[in-house]
Amino acid sequence: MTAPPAPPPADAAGTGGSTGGSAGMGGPSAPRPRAAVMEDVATLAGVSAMTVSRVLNSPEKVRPETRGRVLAAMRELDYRPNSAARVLVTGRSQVLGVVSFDTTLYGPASTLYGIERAARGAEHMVSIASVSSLTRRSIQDAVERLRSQSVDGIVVISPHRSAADGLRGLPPDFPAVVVGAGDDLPVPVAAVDHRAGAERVTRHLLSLGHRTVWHVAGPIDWIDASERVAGWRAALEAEGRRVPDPLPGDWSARSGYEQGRLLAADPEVTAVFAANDPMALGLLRALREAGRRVPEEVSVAGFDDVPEAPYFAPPLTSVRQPFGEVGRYAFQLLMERIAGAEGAPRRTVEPELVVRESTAVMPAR
Amino acid sequence: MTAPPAPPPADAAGTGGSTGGSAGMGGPSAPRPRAAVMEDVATLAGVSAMTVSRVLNSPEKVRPETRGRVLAAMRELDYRPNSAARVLVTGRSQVLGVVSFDTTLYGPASTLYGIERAARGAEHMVSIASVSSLTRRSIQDAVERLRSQSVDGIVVISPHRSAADGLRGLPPDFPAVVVGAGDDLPVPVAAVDHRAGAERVTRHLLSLGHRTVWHVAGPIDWIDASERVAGWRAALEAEGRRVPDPLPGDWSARSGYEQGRLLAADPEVTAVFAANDPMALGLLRALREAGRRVPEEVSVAGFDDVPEAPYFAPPLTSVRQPFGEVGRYAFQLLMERIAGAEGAPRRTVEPELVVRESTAVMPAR
DNA sequence: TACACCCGCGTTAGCGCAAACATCAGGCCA
DNA sequence: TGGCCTGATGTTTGCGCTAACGCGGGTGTA
Repeated sequence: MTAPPAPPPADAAGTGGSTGGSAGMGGPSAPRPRAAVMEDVATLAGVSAMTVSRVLNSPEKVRPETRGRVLAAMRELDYRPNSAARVLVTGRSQVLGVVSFDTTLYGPASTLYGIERAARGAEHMVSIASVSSLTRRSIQDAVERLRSQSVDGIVVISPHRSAADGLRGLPPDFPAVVVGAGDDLPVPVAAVDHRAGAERVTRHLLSLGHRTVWHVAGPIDWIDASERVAGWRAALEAEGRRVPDPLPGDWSARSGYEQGRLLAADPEVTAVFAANDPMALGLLRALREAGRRVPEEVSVAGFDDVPEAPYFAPPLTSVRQPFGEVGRYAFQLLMERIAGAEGAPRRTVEPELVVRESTAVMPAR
Repeated sequence: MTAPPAPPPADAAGTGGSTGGSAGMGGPSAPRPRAAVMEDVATLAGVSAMTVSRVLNSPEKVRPETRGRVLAAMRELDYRPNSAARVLVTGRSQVLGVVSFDTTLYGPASTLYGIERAARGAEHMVSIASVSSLTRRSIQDAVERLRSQSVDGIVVISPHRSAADGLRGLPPDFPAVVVGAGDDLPVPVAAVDHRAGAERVTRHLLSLGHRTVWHVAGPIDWIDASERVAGWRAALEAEGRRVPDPLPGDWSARSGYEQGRLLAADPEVTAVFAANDPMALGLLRALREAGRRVPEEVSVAGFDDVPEAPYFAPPLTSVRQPFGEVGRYAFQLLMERIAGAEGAPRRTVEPELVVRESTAVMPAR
């Protein structure tokens, strides 16, 4: 407001360039000596800015001695490249976006973790955009937010039908991959073979003598859920067994518990396959409360093999999903896509049946 | 300066500006009409680029009619602002970094989710940098990676002593907040009051008549773990009870199981407080295997209140942590810090004891 | 009518970096 | 000796955007 006491502000603000780090002419309150930029490093090292840039991007093109001087100058000034400027000129941000539903769930969280680890190894960062509802609209929003941050590509983890629709709005050459979605999409897919896993666990139960296997499914609009239903059904039909109606769940232990109360009341039920471990946990509790012993009277199996599964009561037979691998695959596919690869390959990994104590031979009548 | 050697290579490459979207003069292979930039929008709307910028950043300074034309032009060209250019000139990226240990664990994952939701509401994005080991070095690396991406600020979730050290390298004015760390740091902290939670659950067990309470702790170098130990100890000492040595765990169900086998062998043990729910689950299994009934013979309580806790066998008494709220607080603190707030406030939220069936009165001898 | 003022918009000047070209020295071969 | 390549470095330019200021015309006040 008042007249600035400084007589001639001079060109302290500098015409840019070579002012160097020495900002203070004894100014009364100029505490922060603004971060060093490439030009500062160049000046200190006695080279041009372009050489500094080369040291960063293609060191082999700079004579070792010069390179050494530049690196020393960088260290001295604590220089850190400005990524925004780099992105502006190269068009590449080295940042990937991940769209996911609830990153609190074990599956998505593990996949995200796998992606992040793979990305870290390749000098990329990961930005997240979670969606609170699985609608085409919210997925599109999330994709949009990531795009506006100029990510180089996007991984969509929500293994949900809406994910597909949400991606249709993307320009066809925008790099995107999906984790776990169906194959009706023009983008690469990294997925666990849910169908094979479900078949495997169902066959395991049948091999123990059970006449058929009941199924507590995930939400039908989740692709994982419907594929697990398909695998379970296929295994039953291959053996000519009765296929009970699958009971709908929502992945939560609570829904497993609620369906479990119904199943517990039916003496026909001797084997149940839950589409994930929390629902299996709910099932176990419902059966226990109803006085039906597991595995003596009823066998229960889950899917995911969460780290806690061995400590359930009883320890849970489950299907282990190699989430880390899926994340790695997703990352690889995305990088190939960014590098210009065409087509929509599908990379599948096999889950593994882990037999524990919650499944046993069919009780004699 | 020098005469450009090129005769006139035409202006196919464009002198920038007003070429508009119509890139093709019938070129043989020009499929993609490069994304629209501000100038294109300006031309189409018949205004200057600056006005377009204003429509984006301070719409109230543009006459509604003009604004309408500009918005229409944006829509027509599917214009999306280039964030890199904006960041370059403003110095603000609207991106926050989150450093976390294992985003697969329920606590960190939930906190991250809370932060992300809060950030989304404020038009910010979140980038993650997970660390695979909790050393000063790896934390510094993670912070460095985020900084090089020009995030506006950083939230460190690893509630670990090393997090503190990892932050000391930061320039003092770089916005950072910590979730859950001790108060010996010059940065704001958002935290659950672990000590109060542990006291509460311990008092609950004492009030049921137990002479004392055993404790399976988390890794001692985790701040959460040591605060829970402190709360448990304080509650026992306040009542003049014997304070058994805490048993070290590593948060995993397995470690809970292993300590549980030791505890189960000691008939003195009638009440155990585990520092998190997975360890409590392991405990439950160990006690069950040893034939000690819960809660009739031994009471067990956990911490976290994971969604599955009500379905354990038996349903677990636990301490619910309001992770979402912590995430929100962390975000708020960070935004205040970015806005220039000084000091290192500490915002604490109270956890809540949830009593279920795993705790009961001390058995009569 | 005169002057100050504000509103709405345009102009100019970079932000920090790398692509594309320019330059320059030295070595090689004829 | 000259021409030409090769390797190391410098110069110019512009990526897309916004801060800062400039400018014209309308409104308010005297």
